[in-house]
Amino acid sequence: MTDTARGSSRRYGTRPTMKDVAARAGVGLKTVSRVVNGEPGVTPDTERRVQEAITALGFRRNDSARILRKGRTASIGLVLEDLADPFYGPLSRAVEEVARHHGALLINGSSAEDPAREQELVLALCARRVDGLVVIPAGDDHRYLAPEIAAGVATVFVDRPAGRIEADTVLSDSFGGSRDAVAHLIAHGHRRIGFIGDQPRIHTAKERLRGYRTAMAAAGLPVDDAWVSLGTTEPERVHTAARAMLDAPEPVTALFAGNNRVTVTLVRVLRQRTAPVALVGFDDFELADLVSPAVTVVAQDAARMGRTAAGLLFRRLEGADEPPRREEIPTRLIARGSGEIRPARG
Amino acid sequence: MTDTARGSSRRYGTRPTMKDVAARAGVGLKTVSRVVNGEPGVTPDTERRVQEAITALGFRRNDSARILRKGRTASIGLVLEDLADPFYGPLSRAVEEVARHHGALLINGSSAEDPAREQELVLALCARRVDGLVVIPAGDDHRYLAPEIAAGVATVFVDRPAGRIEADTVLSDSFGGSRDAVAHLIAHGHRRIGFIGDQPRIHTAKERLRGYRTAMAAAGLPVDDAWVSLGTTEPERVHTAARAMLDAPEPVTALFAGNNRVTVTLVRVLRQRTAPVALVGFDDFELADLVSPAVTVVAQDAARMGRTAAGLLFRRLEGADEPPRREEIPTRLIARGSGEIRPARG
DNA sequence: TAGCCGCTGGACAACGTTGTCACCTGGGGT
DNA sequence: ACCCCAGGTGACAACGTTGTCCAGCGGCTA
Repeated sequence: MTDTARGSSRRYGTRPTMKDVAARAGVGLKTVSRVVNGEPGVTPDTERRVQEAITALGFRRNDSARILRKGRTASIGLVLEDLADPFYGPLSRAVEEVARHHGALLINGSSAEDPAREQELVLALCARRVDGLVVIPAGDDHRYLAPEIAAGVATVFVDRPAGRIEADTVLSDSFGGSRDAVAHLIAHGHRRIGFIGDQPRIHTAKERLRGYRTAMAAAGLPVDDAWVSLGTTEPERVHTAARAMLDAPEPVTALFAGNNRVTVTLVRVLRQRTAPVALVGFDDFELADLVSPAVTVVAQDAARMGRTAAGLLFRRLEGADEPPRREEIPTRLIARGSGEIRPARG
Repeated sequence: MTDTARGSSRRYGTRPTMKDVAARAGVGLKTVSRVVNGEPGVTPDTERRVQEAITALGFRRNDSARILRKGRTASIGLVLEDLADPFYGPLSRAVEEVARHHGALLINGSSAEDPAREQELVLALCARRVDGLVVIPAGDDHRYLAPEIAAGVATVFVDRPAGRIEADTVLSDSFGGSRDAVAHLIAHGHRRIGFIGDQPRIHTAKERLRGYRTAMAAAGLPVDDAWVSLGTTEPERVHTAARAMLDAPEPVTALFAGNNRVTVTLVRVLRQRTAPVALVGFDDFELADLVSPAVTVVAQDAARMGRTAAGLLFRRLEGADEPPRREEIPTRLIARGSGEIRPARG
């Protein structure tokens, strides 16, 4: 009798199942299931025998089979733009933490700001039958998600609203934050203020631009077209845009950066110039207080956004049957100095 | 006849299966499977009928069932310390990118530097039957993983070695990097150099201390016990440790920081002091070049570590049957200025 | 002593998919 | 006219688990 022919031994790469455990413990299959799940109705003696068999065989319940049988996967998906971006680390971590409290695992993926990839990822997660999804949208049409949501996949959008679909959403107050930021610059005497932001198809970019325009209008200031530049956040582009504004015949005396990547690039640009230029950035970043001058920012609370989103998600999973909610997380202006620089001339 | 009684309609929360698609298209179950998987042997006409049924019902293959049947999950697990830490973002992203190229999803979790939580997470991932694991260990005993590895779960440890178990490992050259960093300080005239590092149970902390001691010894310099402080990376503790070294009768004239959180805290401490103190940090961080003086660091390539680890993992999954490998990723000293500060006196 | 109850344990089906195998149909060769 | 072959198609079992339901057994009461 060969080794592989014996019932109790397993080939390399195969794992013991409840059946094996049952055979070894000399009990029925269902009894093993009861022990594994801590269900009542098993004598202490039987339980001990089963436990021994489990340990001896190195049995571990196959969750795939369990999931198939039970219908719930106890996992949620998170689709964001880029895990390497410092804004998403804390957000992701916060979502994970809430998931952990609900006994769920987190599967995540980066869309790299590509709508096709976002959809591919989301659908792959749905095929895995995640119980819910937290999505930071890259695209602006999420109708492809409708059948999934109808089928019961709880879905929450974060940072940007869903496109052409109704769903729970958690945003930060891009408009208000931007308006405050620009008002701050105006209060310090600036009249010509530039705005360098993300691509206009991104919702937050549009909102921040709207905040900028609103603040300018409220102060009765005109906005020159040359003071607004939207596009990718690549340093190259930001650099070029900034130079155009700063080297114009009537240069801007202050800059408002639409997100933290832009802000950082602008810090690098400005430190190479002699004339002091004021700067306020949207979104805080780790060492904003250590560069000089320390950078004034509109801080978003990424962790809170993640927590809120995950909270909404699990409320849905627990059966909450309310219309889609939209939560807005307030921003906070942190004045550190770079926004207080006064314009060179009046 | 009620709506729910009709075969083709589904209750809210249930999803159509291949059986439903087959019934609607008037074909057999297996034919649907063939279409879904792009297997050959289906007439164009049949395929079209099936595709229509799929679209009409909003069918999406249930990967849980597929996984159960096929044995492979096309997902890998990543257990790290804290996703919110800037060191792990790029690492995680790199792992994800490689996984994506192999058609696998990434499930990840944070251990919060707690060995029990690490184990819990790893075993949960094994229960999900991930094909492989990338682990940044928090604990120092991984024998609990032996049955899993024997069962075929490819496992790679990153940043720190596995405890009491043989496995593929990707480390960065903590020892060499630290030795070079301290040599750099010595070359700039420092004789009393402090080292503030992470908790001594963490492998990299020990290695970096060893590098420090080796460099000091190589230069024939004594090391005072008061110049070495290992512990948590909380700002409080680092602050206290730094003050003790800087306010001693014979103060250190330079500091070597054991990781990026320590470095950042030390930058904050040092800028409050008048006497210039040299600083070199282990691990680069985003704005190291923007603070003044710009911070000299030993840079680790987190993305490369992630790529290497994932590469090893998938090589194993493709059947490579070699003894465990240990890859060491070199570090790079980036001199930016803070290491070139000369000691106040001789 | 018969009948009943409560408790433990097991047989069996089902979850949705894929692999195996056999069936059917039509066409071409003898 | 017969047979064979190939390609298209479907029936069925299996993956490992959990839910349902029933059987056996011991102790209790009438």
